[in-house]
Amino acid sequence: MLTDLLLRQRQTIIKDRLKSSGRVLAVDLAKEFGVSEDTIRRDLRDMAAAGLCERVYGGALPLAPGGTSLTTRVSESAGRKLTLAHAAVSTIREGMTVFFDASSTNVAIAQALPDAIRLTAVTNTPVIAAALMEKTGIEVILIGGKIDRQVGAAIGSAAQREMATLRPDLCILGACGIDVDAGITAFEYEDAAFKRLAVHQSADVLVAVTADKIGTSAPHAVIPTERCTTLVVEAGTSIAAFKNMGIRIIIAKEKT
Amino acid sequence: MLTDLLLRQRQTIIKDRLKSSGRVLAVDLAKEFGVSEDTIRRDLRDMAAAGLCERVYGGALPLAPGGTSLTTRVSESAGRKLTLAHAAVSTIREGMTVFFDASSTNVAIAQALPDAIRLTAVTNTPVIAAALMEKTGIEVILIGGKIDRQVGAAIGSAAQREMATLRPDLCILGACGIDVDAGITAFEYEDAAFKRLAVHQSADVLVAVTADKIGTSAPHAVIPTERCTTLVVEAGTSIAAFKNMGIRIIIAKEKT
DNA sequence: CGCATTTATGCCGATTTATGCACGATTTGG
DNA sequence: CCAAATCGTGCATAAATCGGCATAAATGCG
Repeated sequence: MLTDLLLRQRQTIIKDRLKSSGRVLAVDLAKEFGVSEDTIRRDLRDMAAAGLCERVYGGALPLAPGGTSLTTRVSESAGRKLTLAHAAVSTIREGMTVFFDASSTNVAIAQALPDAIRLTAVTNTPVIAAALMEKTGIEVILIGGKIDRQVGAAIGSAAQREMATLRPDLCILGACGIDVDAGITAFEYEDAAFKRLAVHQSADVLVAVTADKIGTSAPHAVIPTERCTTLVVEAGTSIAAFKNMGIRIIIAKEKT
Repeated sequence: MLTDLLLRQRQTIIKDRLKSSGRVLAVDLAKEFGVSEDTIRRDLRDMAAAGLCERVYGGALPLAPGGTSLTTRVSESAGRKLTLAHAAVSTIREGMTVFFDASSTNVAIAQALPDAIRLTAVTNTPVIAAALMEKTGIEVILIGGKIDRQVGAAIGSAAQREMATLRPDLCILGACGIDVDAGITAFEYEDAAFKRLAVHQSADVLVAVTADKIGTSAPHAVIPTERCTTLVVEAGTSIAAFKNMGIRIIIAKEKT
């Protein structure tokens, strides 16, 4: 497909403008290029879809370089993650050993655990460890190593060495994307490698994802979807593609 | 009507303001951004719902991540710890490898580090690791192991094995008590053992304590006071007893 | 070349969003 | 216990967004 020259020029200039000014307004851009605001909005929509900027009311903002940090992601769509978290928690039984992978949804799950539940929790993510320490009945095992700032967890060789000595009953896996064909995917190579190991060591695998992850895929494959034991999704999500795969699917319903 | 600041930018600025000032007032923000107080209140309400701050009458306060027993201690006499923290930070130079021991004062020190400082940080404390991850220039090494809920950090044999492989330039040690005779002491046996190892591995040792710790002692000895390289205390503390021991003493003065 | 198809764009109407204002309820400080 | 400050809610408005449709130019193909 050939892209129109003017369009490409516009988007390139918008990209520069975003970097230098830190923000762009649809009105200004429309005036500057002599096109309608609708056109600009379409540009911004495309660029946002391509991961080049973040749309906001009135214009767009540059995307935090290299994706957003874990603590930032935690606060995004917190309500929906809480819904998922409660559903996921209901599948956890006393006495289990559970591995918590690095993921903003998993932070919510850790926080949503009942205070007195007795279990052994393993994690490579400081933020999750801090949340788990709150609960009086949980024995927390921390996996150390060099921390990857993107992922927000220890995922290098040292961490893998420690992970290899553990055999959790359940791996609560974070996913950057989940797709019938591509399976579960991650943004970073090393992260994918660690996740693969965590899954390999665990008896069961649970994945909880918000609707926007479904049907998308990130660059690095983790595991095929069938390897999941349980899939937790929001109510109203189209999950027809995942039926009849032998996966237990839990639909989390928002509660008032 | 002229589209002024975009909502998102406002909230981002408010977030920064919360981190640096420790609190924000709705009236001030309204004036500063040129919007009504209602709008600010709505912003704060959203941010509180997203877990980014805690609403209080007249404005909002920053929310400590989690709220563990350790973070509870963090919020106690937060102002004085911040004073100590700034003084302690001034002794840290670029390129160093620094170990952060488990301690509420050390959480404050980690948070007070300049955003772009380039150094390698080692810690066995998830809460501190989470704080360090926010700083762009820091390489964070996490020490894993079974977490002691009292202490809020990994201090067992596995953690000690990892600690033994590191040789930090500086150990920022937390103290439950400091006394001329008893030296530095801790409440827990295992904690004292780990602290001893951390000190042994490090070239220099820095201790920052609030006034209430001085002259008191806890059950388990860590190190004699002379082993400290630097001691950071609040202004107005009686530190006569520690003079002439060859220790560098820094008196932290409150700043406006 | 002629014609179907795609693509970029503009325009219109319906909907959503951000914001301000008014009013009654609630909290705070003395 | 009162006055002042602050809060929450409902309503109004203007701006921004989205989706569909039309147009015109560019493109592809026989």
